[in-house]
Amino acid sequence: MNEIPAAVCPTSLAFQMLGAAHEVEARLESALDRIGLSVAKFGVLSKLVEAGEPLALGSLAERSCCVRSNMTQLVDRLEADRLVERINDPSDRRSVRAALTPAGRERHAEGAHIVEEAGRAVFASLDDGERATLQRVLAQLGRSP
Amino acid sequence: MNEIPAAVCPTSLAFQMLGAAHEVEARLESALDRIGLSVAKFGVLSKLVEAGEPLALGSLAERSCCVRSNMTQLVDRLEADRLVERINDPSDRRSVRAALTPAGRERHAEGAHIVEEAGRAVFASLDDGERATLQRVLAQLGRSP
DNA sequence: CCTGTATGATTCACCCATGAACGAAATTCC
DNA sequence: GGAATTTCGTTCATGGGTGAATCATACAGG
Repeated sequence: MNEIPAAVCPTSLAFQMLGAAHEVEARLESALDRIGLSVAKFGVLSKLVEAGEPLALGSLAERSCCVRSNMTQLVDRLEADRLVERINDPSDRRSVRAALTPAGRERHAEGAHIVEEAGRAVFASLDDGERATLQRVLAQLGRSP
Repeated sequence: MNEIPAAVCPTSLAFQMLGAAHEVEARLESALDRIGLSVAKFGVLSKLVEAGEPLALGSLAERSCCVRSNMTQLVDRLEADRLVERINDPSDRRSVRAALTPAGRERHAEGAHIVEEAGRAVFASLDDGERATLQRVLAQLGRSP
C-alpha cells in the first residue's frame, strides 16, 4: 500500500510544521526553565562558547538570525543574570562586545546537558532512519530559499 | 552508501527544526502581510470559518492551542481591523463570542489563497515522497507526548 | 579639512505569547 | 436561599521578536 502517496496539502503541511516546532520549542523551554534559561538565552550563550571570544552584538545577532534590536534586549537580560558582560571595543568605539562570565560558561554547560536530554526525549518516537530523514529534509528546506 | 546512518545529534536536530520552522513562518508572515494579516490572525479566522458559527473566546483559545489571555488580545486586534465582532451570549452572560464579519470572511478567503501559494513555494524543493514523509514524521512527533 | 555616508548600538512602538491575579457570572452543595 | 467553588473573560507584568528612527562613531571623497 501507499505506493502512490496522495498529494500533500501545502497549507496543512505548513501549519503542521509550525505546530510541531511549537511543541518542540515548548519542551526545550520548560526543560531549560529549571536552570533559569530560555531557548533564546541558551542560543546566545552557545554562540559565545562556539566563538571562543567576545562577539560584537551585531555579529551575535547575525549568527542568531535576528535583528540587532532584539540582541540588545537579549543581552540586557543576560547581563542582568550576570551570564554575560558588555565590554567596549577600543578599536571601534561604536562597537560593544558581549563576553561570557564564568557563570555564563557554566550555565551553558548545564543547559547543553539539559537540551541534549530534552531533545532525545522529543525525538524518542522516531527511529534512527526517520531522524536522519528528518534532518535531511529540514536541511533541504533551508537551502532552497 | 549511507546504509548505516550516523546517529543524529538530538540537540542540533531540535535547533534545526526550530530554525526551519522559523523560516517557514517568516515566509507565511510576509506573504500574509500583503493583505494586512498575520499567521496568528489568519489562524483565528480559519477556526471561525471551520466552525461555521460564532465561538466563545475560550473555545477559540483551546482550538488555537493558546491561553485565553492571548485570545483576548488577538480578538481585540481583529476587532480593530473590523474582521470579527464580539457578541454577547444571552444564555451565559460571562461568555463572549467572536463572530466573523463579512469583511472577515472575505479576508480569510484571500488569506487561504495566499497561504496555499506560499506553502507550495516553501516546500517546492521537496518531492512528493519527501513531503509525505515529512507529514508522517511530524504527525508522529505530535502523537507521542 | 570637512562633508557626506555607512555602520554599531540603542530606543520606541508594535505584535504575539505566557502566567498570575481579578471581577463577574454560573454551579454546586449544603 | 445562601456560601463555596468553578468558569469566563480581562488586565497586568514579563519575555521574545520585528522595523523605524536616532545618535555616535568610522570612513570615505571632494
